[in-house]
Amino acid sequence: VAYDPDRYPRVAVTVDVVVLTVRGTLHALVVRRGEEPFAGRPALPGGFVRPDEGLTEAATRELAEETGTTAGDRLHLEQLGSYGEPSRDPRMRVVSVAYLALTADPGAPVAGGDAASAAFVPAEPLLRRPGRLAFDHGRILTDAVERTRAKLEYTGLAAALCPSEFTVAELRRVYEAVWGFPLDPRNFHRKVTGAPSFLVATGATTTRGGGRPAQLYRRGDAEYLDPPMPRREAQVG
Amino acid sequence: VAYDPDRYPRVAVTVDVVVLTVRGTLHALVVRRGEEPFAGRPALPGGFVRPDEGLTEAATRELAEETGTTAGDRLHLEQLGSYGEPSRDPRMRVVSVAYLALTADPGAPVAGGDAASAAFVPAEPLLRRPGRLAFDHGRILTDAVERTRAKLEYTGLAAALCPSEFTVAELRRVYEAVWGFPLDPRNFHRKVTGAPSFLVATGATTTRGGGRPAQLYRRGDAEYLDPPMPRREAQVG
DNA sequence: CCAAAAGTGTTGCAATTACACCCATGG
DNA sequence: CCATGGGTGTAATTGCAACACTTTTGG
Repeated sequence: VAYDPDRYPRVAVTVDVVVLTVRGTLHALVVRRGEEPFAGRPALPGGFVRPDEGLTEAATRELAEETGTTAGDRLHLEQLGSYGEPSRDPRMRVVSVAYLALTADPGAPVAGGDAASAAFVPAEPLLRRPGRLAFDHGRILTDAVERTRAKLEYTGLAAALCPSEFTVAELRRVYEAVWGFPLDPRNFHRKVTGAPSFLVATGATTTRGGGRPAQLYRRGDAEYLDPPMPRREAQVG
Repeated sequence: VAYDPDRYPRVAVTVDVVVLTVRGTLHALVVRRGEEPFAGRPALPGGFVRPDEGLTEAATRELAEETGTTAGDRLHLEQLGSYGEPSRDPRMRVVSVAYLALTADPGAPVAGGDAASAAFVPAEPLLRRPGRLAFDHGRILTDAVERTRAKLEYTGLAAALCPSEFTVAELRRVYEAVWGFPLDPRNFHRKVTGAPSFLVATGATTTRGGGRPAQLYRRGDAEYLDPPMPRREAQVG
């Protein structure tokens, strides 16, 4: 197997990033494409990998360039998978390495860079009609959401979708938004506060949200939630 | 973002395949490299993605070419992830899409193609010293084994490491080999036979292995094992 | 005081562990 | 008839769903 670069086909390698956040419901970041193919259609932010940067590095850069999201503040970034059907881009052979990013709701509209019109839009309609997104981005989004749903079960990832300090109820609303059904607040509370090093109390309390003041927590050291959060619709009582 | 192919760096895209099987203990398929860099060192089978084939297609082809493993017969193949550090291949920029393949022990030594010396070797020593493998293949192998260990918990994947008909004890030995500790045969039996559509009895029995004849099973339709197999060392009684 | 949200106690059900025990074969 | 492995029964335990109940605020 020779490595002479001229003997092998040029393949463009890109990264595409699925950025998810919770804004009442699950939202995904999309940009509007300016050029053909798929001009005017929503797409995932992404771009070419540069010669001297790693894949994760490229994803981080694209995120900053196109959306202003800075990697530092409570952003979770992981590789999702690669998509390389020969026909996925009509112009040339492109293999895309997809990343999944989870972040707390930035509140303000995204301060963009390259793509003027980056915005968080509700994920649900896009999941129903994956064909609305350019290329195979609908499938990538579907895979990203499924990965997120699965990982909430057994990891502390939900905290990445919350501000740095949060209440148990806020954390629960993240689970409810991602999974799409309500959880029992009392059992949820017992579960997450009972798991060792899963949450650490800051000592402070807050009454944002009304009612009795709630303890504020930060994410703990525990990488996994054991036993996992059961992903099952509760009875309505 | 322009797509002019000449404006973007050539990146070679390869697939590398981690083929795992159980031969008493967990074994991985390695080939011996014929040329620099890493000449003479063990490596994962793999090669370039061709212009008109998809990634999974390329993995299937490499598997057949280099190892004679034909995709048809009870082979599980899934994408593992992509590895693209700029320095991972000293000659040029190579992004590798890694695949995980699980197969029943073929028994006979691998009837190879390109790589003369493809062989299953025990995985344990390679996991202890990942640096023995060429490039970053040690890390890829580590990731593949971790993925396999995790997936046995909640899927029917273990059956891919068994012949098409197998006994409950044979299935258990797969779990024990992959996880590296013994399971209680009685509770294991109840669990896998109790899960609906996880296994289907063929009606036939076998006495290979001695003792009372054991029922033969085929893998059922159920994709997931629910509740999962607990991955915890049992008490020794 | 009342509504709303946080948080605790308790009970019954379901799954699991650990092990005693029985079954069917080959030598 | 005994060693070997296959397979079933069962009691103590654990974990959880469901929900009653108490606490603490704002209006």
